Amino acid sequence: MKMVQDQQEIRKGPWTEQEDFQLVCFVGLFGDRRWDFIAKVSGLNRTGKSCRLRWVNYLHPGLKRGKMTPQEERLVLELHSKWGNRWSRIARKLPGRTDNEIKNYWRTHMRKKAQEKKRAMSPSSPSSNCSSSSNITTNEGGASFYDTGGVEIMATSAEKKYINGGDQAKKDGNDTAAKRDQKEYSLDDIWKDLPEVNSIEPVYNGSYAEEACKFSCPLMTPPPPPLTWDSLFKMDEEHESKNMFLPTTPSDNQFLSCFDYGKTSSSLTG
DNA sequence: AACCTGGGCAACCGCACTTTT
DNA sequence: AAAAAGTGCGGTTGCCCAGGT
Repeated sequence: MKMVQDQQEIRKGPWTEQEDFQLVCFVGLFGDRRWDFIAKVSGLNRTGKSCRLRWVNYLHPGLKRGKMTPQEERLVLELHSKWGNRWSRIARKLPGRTDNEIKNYWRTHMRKKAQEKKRAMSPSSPSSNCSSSSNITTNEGGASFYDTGGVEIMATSAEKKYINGGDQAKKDGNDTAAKRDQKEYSLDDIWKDLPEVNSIEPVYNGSYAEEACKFSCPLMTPPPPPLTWDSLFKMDEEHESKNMFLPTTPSDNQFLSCFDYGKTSSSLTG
């Protein structure tokens, strides 16, 4: 019975402004570790995985938006040549970029390169095949189409690209993101619209519970009936006592950095 | 003006790994 | 030590939009 109910309630697909808002609220309260918990208590009918993904790829403060800079492009190429498709690892070296973003970038651009290359050697020039790449990528045998270009080839073409001023950027994600923001809502708006959030205390080390009780998310839909705030915080205390997730210093506190995001993001994106 | 095509991106899926019980 | 739950990662898919025909 319960399972059927749960199945019915799980939402998929694009996130709405309200869902984003709720998620931001609850990540602020509970940290960005316990996704299953957040998914349950937030009233979002999403899976923990979905919440995490949304947070990591879109809502996380400090995320850069817009096109990759030439430096970033070069770094991606270099790191990919070292590590192959270890996107999360590569992403760690590019502050503000997500693994998903880099993965998408690589896929898009490498596909383009592959097409260009195909065209260039269309008659039949086996001498210039991409055998040089076989010792570089990590996933031999399972390479997908965008891994087949060969890193050295990639590097040179990429460098050309930089020299040419980044032709790929003509209608890049910056525009798209900006348009989307206009069309739907701006992430900045979310952060700006969180006065309650901005005013509450950091959630670290046990002081959050009381404050959190005062906090109400304006757009928040009520949590599912069985979960009262009391029970919620009881549940949370259990975890808290084990130091499972809460940041221990203000600098670690995502929520504070979230607060900063509204200010910084505009400078990041221009 | 309508349709087609490709690019870009967000989100989902399945598997692997880690942590907790 | 083993099972269960939670989390992270890489691959893939589907949607939207812009540009071309």
